[in-house]
Amino acid sequence: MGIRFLTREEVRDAAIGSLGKTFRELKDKNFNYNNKGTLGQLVERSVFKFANNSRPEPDFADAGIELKLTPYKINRDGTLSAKERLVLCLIDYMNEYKYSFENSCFLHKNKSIELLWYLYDKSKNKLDYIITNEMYISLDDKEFEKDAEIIKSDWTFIINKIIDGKAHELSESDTMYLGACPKGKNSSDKIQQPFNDILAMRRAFCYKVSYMTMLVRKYIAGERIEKIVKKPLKNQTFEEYIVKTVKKYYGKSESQLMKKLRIDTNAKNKFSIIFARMLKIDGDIENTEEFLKANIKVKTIRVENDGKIKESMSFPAFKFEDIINEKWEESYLYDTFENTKFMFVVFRKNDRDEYVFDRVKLWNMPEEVLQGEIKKVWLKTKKIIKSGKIVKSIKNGEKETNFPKLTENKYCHVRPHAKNSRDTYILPVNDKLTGAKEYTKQCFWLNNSYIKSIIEEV
DNA sequence: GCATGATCATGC
DNA sequence: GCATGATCATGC
Repeated sequence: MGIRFLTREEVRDAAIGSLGKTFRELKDKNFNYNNKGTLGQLVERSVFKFANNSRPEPDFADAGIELKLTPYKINRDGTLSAKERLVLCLIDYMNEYKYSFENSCFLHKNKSIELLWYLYDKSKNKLDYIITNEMYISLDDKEFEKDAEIIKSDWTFIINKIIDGKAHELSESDTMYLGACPKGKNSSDKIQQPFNDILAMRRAFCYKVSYMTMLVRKYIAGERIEKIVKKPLKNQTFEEYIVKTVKKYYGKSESQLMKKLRIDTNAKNKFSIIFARMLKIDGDIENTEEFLKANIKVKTIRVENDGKIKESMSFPAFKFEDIINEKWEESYLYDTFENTKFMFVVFRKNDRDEYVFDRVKLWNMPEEVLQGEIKKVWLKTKKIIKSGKIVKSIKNGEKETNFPKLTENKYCHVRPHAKNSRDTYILPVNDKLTGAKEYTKQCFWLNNSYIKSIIEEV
């Protein structure tokens, strides 16, 4: 125990005093930092003179302020991103549901956060990282009023899942800004939940990495970014707000919409432009504040006369080497579905062969699908690459592979995704049948039939 | 008509 | 030149 700062001003003065300094410069001589402790502990001890704690009280109990330290990085293209999600506090499945949001443990500890940002740099010793920015995030402040509404609805969503006995089905992508992130040693580190005997993965409340990245871009890089929601949401969710706003365009054909919204383009992404314009956004819809903070990707889906969807949905091609070197929880595929929401913008073909705006739907992959069937497909793919048994047979010069096929799995499959068949990635193990050292780029695809079932859900 | 392999189009 | 989102082509 040391000095306890009493006021917001004193906390801020100490925080500002640390700006521009490295952790090495800040380190208290008497603090034995053995490189194992966290940088957060170093700052608590050396800048704020108190021992770290994991009590339910905020760090500065008198001022009601929680102290956090978090990294950001400079990307190859010069833009900035948060490096990590901000972990706030463990979710106490057995108790948190007993409270209202206003009285929740989450809010009690995290209503006001004094946030220190340091610049991460892979090439440096971590003691040489520099604290560059200070930020005060208070959900009571006008500045964070709209975020606070969304955070409240996120918290409510998580709590309702616990009350429904579905804590084991929580996923970080369930929510917009406030996530329930994995917080155990691994996915088998599980604990009790109140309304179901199935054990659930340990999870913590966090601000998602997309939310943190948006804070970096807005407050550190000073970017100007369009906002969709201009007035308080009141008791609507973000999705309800979107649906309410675009609903008046349901049933309109592509040409009607383009005329009404004064769009004149033949670009392939015209459906995406149409959707943005419905929400009164001029630029790229994925570059709006809300879509960035919640990491929402727009996918336009075209439904045929007979209700079927012609095409499955592709994702970036994977490197064969990456797959065999990654663990499931570290894989690109897991990360994509655990952390991305999708805004499906559905167009349906009518009798006159025109695509008519049908509906929008916000979706994220259910945790049990991700940890079940999707993981299976990924593991099978990994096994095939590792054993070099990629090509199954060659007929008329066309190769058939052993990769998981559309018909094999209800949710996803593996197929080529390349410029042409000569567009390849290196194989870590040569192909047994052909001796090939490289193979046509492939990716994971979501089955068209699965997409169909998603957009048919009410 | 569908599954699977193959490829196109756009933007950076 | 390549990554990414999207779509085509062929054989069963």
